[in-house]
Amino acid sequence: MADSDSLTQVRPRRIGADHAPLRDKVAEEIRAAILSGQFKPGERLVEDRLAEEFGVSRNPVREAMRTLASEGLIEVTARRGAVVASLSPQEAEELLEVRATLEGANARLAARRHDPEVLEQLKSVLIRGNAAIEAARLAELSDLNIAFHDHLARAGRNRVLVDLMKTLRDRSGPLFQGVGIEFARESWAEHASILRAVIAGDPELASMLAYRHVLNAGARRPPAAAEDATSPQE
Amino acid sequence: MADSDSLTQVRPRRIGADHAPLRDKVAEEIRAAILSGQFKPGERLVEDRLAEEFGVSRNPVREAMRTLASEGLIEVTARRGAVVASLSPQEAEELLEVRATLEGANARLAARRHDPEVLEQLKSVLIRGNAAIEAARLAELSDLNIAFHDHLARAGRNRVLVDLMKTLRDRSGPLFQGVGIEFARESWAEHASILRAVIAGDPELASMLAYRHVLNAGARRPPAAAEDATSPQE
DNA sequence: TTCATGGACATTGTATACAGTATCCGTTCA
DNA sequence: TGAACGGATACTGTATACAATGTCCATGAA
Repeated sequence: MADSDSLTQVRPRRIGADHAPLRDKVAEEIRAAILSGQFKPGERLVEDRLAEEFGVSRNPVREAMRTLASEGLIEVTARRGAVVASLSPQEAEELLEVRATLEGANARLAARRHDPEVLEQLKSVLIRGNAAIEAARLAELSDLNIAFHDHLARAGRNRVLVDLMKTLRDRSGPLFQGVGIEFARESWAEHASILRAVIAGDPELASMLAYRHVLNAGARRPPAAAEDATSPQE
Repeated sequence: MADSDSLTQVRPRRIGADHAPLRDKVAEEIRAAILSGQFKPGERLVEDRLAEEFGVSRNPVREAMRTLASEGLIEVTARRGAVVASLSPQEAEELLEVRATLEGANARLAARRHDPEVLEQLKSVLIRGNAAIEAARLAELSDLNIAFHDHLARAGRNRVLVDLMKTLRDRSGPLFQGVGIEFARESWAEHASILRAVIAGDPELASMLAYRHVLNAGARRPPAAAEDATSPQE
């Protein structure tokens, strides 16, 4: 594919460097499809179909699946293929506990490091979030929520922690989905508290607040509805 | 390979089911080789060579590498291949912090759950460990150390946490390598304290002790010696 | 009717082949 | 001497082919 005009367009043969291997793009696409809910929990992931859909051979697809399996986004059974992982209530609770712990640890670190620049950015995000709530712009708030957590993660300056939190967040499923404005308000207020504790340089308080923030957010969501899609999907 | 007597030995064609896919065996072997130090940090992992060594084609090897990359045991650069991951001092410290946090969280859970059966097992391991120390049987103590952490992990009853701790422990490199008896004694004494706190049902104390136990163990080791094997290996 | 049998079909597992890109090294020219 | 060029070589990326296994359904006997 994409060799349509390889004769007319000469172009100095731009040496590789920029195109990522197909396996990575494929992994990215499948991941996005799972996170967006386009691929539903329990749904089978058939290599041939995915390969055709993405216009590649099965090899990059298979490699992408190993990555996704390690991330916990899909479940692979030998010789029987892969399905989109579905969270049991048990596992959802376990995940939440771990995520809360890690977010807490990160907030603790952030409070200790106390990087003024990052704190300014966090303040800015917080203010914009307040405005978004007043105007009931929930979509924007969702972006700002991600921004807040990203900045806070950076403030902790622990890359291992950041990567782990990201993976676990993905596994936890869609974060903000049809939650009401009152939820958004509460959740955002918690952000403010966390930031205050970080700015005040109180690691234990910041940690505790971040921990509870995650648990609260989890509790406010419907109980994950571990709806196995054992019945046909299309 | 292994087709030596495929004509004499008839055998009812034992239906698959028991042999795991080659990719999994290969992943296991490479992982073991890395953890045992047989493959050293910075060493290149060439697909062809590994394939030949294991007597398989490159495909299973490549898939195994995706898994190992997700686990952080190898580092893959597009179009330039994979090398055994080498910990920078920075990353080693980050890992230690996260591991300590998770072990702490697990100890907290264990103290809350308070499962008498598991606690009995832990006590038993502890006692055997004491005996091993008295007799200066360090090899046995190493096994007992693993057993202690495994039982404790089980006591927390959080599978997500357990898996994560295992992965991070692997990434941290060889645990007990040429540490002296005095280290073993200190470390084992810390186990006793942790277990006491768990049995006493004191989650916060147990958490704190487990957290410090990991940091201490890390501090007592040589600073990870991030020796890149940029020079030829064989 | 119900359960076992068997074979067609769908899908995963593995090997092989080839294409594309990096790397190394000798050559040439300034 | 040293730096640019160019080609051989080693390796990764991707596609295709085939083997092995699981799944499903039709068939037939109890």
